[in-house]
Amino acid sequence: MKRDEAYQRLVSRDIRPSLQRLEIMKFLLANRTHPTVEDVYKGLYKKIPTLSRTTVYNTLRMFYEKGAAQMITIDEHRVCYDGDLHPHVHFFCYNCEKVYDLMEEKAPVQYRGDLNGFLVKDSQLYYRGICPKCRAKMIGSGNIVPGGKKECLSN
Amino acid sequence: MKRDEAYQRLVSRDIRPSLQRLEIMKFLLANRTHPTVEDVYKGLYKKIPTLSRTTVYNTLRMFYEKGAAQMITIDEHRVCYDGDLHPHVHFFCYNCEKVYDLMEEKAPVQYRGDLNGFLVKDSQLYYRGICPKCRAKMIGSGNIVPGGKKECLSN
DNA sequence: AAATATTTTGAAAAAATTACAAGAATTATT
DNA sequence: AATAATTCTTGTAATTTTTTCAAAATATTT
Repeated sequence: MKRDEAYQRLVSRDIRPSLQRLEIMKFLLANRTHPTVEDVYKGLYKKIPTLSRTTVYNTLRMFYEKGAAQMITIDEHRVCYDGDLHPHVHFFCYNCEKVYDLMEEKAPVQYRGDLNGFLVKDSQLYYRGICPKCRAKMIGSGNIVPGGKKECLSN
Repeated sequence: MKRDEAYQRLVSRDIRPSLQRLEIMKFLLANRTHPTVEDVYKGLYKKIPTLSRTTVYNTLRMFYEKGAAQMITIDEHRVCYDGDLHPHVHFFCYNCEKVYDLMEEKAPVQYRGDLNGFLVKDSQLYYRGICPKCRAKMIGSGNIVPGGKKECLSN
């Protein structure tokens, strides 16, 4: 059953499966949209009204530290997380500020271990630009440029 | 001569070479240590006492947008910039929070252009972990873990 | 030199993240 | 089962980074 996937993900990494941690992991596994702390918080506080933002911060970061989630720093404004542990390329759209998976692209093998004295814990390959949806909406509107928050079109 | 490198970098990208922009670019070319906005500001305001932090923010971002610098979002706390335009791998040390170049590693070709409908403007490959210096200092101290700000050893 | 456009500045605000101490829950010990 | 010890969660306050914005300064064009 589905709940066990989250449970397994936690206990296999020596993370005690508290209610909050389980729900946060379940959210991560159910929402493959690279949610931010805020996304997770908003998505969960109807179900767990006592949930604290601090818990979400601490828990997501801890998931990353224990290898239970990927941490994505492609967006200069906020960190987001990914429950998908397979190495894959991420794409950040300047316009809608969403993070996409580029599954077709081959990610470099997730490197781990010693590399010329550097102890590598994880790796990430990022592409940045404009996503197909925004490109379509943008035709003729000019300004295809990073950081164009002002001209940001709704998705 | 040296000053012309900065000048050329700007004008070749249609960036008007104002005093501030030239100095910021010169700083970037002289300091290959992936400086943050704060680093650039502190490094320059002795020389240009009227310099504003806002100018540094705007200018560095604009350098990136115009392709005159690389923007590095490997550190979840702050953006840093790189005057080196050649594709290369960056390494972030959790402990000293410095960004290193891994020149030995082959970076994926800096992808640009259309990719399945995604318009790619730039790409970055990041490794995260513990740098050689910190590893050496850390022997026996345990806790080799991301985000360990508290145990951060000086470099 | 006057008019126009572009840059820079600085103060204030916004947004994301962290620190921390107290309370709640869980686990271990007696 | 009761108590003690540990771990986890919460919420407020503080910190840090980044952005906004309008005025002042500088440069460019007429």
